[in-house]
Amino acid sequence: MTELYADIIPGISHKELDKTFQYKVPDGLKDLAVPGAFVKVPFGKGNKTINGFLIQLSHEPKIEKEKIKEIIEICSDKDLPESRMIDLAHWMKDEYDTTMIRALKTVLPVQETVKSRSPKVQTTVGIFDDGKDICLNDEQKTFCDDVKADIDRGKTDTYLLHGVTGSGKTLCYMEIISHVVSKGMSAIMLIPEISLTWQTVGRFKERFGDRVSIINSRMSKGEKYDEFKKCAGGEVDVVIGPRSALFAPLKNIGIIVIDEEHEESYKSEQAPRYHAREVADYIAKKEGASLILGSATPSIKSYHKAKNGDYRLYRLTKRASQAELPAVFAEDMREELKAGNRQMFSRRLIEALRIRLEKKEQSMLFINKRGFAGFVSCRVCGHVMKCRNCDISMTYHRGSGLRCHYCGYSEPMVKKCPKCGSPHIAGFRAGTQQVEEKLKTLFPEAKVLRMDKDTTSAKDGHSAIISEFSKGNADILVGTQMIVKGHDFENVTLCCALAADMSLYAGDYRASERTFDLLTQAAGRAGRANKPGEVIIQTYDPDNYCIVHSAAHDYEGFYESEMGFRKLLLYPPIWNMMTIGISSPDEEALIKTRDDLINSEFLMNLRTKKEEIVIIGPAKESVYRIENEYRLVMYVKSKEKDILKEIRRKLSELCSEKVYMQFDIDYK
DNA sequence: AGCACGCCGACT
DNA sequence: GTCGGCGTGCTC
Repeated sequence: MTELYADIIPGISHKELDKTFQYKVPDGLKDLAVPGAFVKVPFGKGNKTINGFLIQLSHEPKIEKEKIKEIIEICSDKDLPESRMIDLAHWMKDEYDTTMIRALKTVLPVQETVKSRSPKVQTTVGIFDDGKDICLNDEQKTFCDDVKADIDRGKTDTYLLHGVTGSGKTLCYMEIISHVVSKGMSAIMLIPEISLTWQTVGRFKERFGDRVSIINSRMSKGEKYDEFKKCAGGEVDVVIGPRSALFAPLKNIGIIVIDEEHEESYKSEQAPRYHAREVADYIAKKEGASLILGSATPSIKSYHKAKNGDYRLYRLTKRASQAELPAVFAEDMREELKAGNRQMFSRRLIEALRIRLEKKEQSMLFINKRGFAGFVSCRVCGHVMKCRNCDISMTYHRGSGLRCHYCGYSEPMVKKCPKCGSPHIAGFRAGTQQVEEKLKTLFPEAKVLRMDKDTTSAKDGHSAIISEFSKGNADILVGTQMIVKGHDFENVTLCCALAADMSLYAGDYRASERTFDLLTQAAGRAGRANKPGEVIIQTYDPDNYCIVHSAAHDYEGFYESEMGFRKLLLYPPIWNMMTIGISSPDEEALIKTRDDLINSEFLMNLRTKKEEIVIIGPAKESVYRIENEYRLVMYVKSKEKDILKEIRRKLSELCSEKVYMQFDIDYK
């Protein structure tokens, strides 16, 4: 009988240790040794006990037998890591350039060391509703029937469901998931955290009872672990949650649904910086599952794929609740200024608000960014108050004075200009606070609620404000874009984007896409059922295609214009694009790295291949210094993603302890 | 990452 | 003479 050895990856996240170490499996543990198992092993000269992951078993020692130590313990939990999760981690490691251990930690449910777990909140389960027939309209039926027929034939595909707000996409998902479950398969449905509402949960609980598991990002690791354990144990058919729900260890997955597929929250902010859409695609292909992407404003990427024939496109054009699409007005703020109106509310908006107050209907006003243009400057010399750490203009807040949004540094409001001594120093008033104050002077009788990061930081601030407003305890809700995403209010008939342009000039190629989505969402908020809605878009650029098409409820038109821009500049989905962030607290070291980069033969060669590769930069970030870190940015665009991966590998060799690099590939 | 070994300064 | 600084190097 030959010895059994195991390849173990230590549970320590470091590049140097991102490889396997061979250990001997003691006879007593042989039954438990399976790929994906969680192990304890002695490590290093001190033989410190560390955790690790068992990746592979073998009978050949790779190094001298005497050096191989024994595994101390194998976590016997059979529900733990399966080999498909290790395969997934491996793919993610290559795709998103991270360590195997990081990828494993992302993909595997990690048991918490803490023993005491908060008692599970008992979710009330409704009784199965067998009286009511689920009624689908023609469009919904066509879509559901096609997907179901494919599943029955064992055919898998990716479907893009483009359905206007309120067209009943969720109903379709439920119908298809039911079908999948009835065939003995399981399903994963991803939804953005913000739209994980009580209603959605209730509908699924009602239909699938206890066999649905709801994951949310506020759950502790232990709670998530418990839910995942139920999945592995076959106690659950349907998992609903944010992007991490993709890693639920379900058996026999039949379908993965990504609702609101264009949402940015599907992209991880931490390494591995994966996109749920890409991971879902990989899992679906591996598992033989189908993938449904749903959205009212599909990402340009997905729509492009659908038009190319990579995805199958279905449309839901009818709103379920007879409601008409609201009238949208793009108000030219330059004209307002010409007419002598110097405030941030257009005349149409003031009149519309007045009517709503009279009719006791509700209104929503939003600014695309907190503290927009809240900077303080001297009216005499033009000096702008900037953060001493971050090189960006600080924002004036009542009570807390001047504050930096990047690092949080604050100082009291200045009385005199520090440069020329003039007392004529003031803030430009256009934050949510200023909107609220202005409303109070214009309509003293109106009850105004404000929702932004400041008012929601208190516990439950978010839901408290939402519930106040939905109960009708306020006339006007003012906030950042967070108010227009995912909330439905019966009595809202007016929704206004106060400064639609702000998000148009955010400085990245997706700015228009985001703005179009935001304005479409806003339009979806105004007017339900029998009350017609009105949407006002205040802009300094009313001819911009993004504004024009959103005012016309014309996604297709927007897509065509936007694709023109993407084609011209070779942005995704035309080419792949890699963003390289280079930063250092040591400016000199950073500049040296930049010069090395510019003069490197490798990059110079690449620059000549203009047909395949476009290199932009390296250049200073628009905000060069944040928290005393100096930052450069460089972009590489390429038709082939493998070329980008190769460049990533080459460039990361230029990293040092002083100079950091962060790579992010936007796959087309 | 974390811990050992290792080779030079100030201390009971 | 020893205690201890953290520089370098390895971990099956």
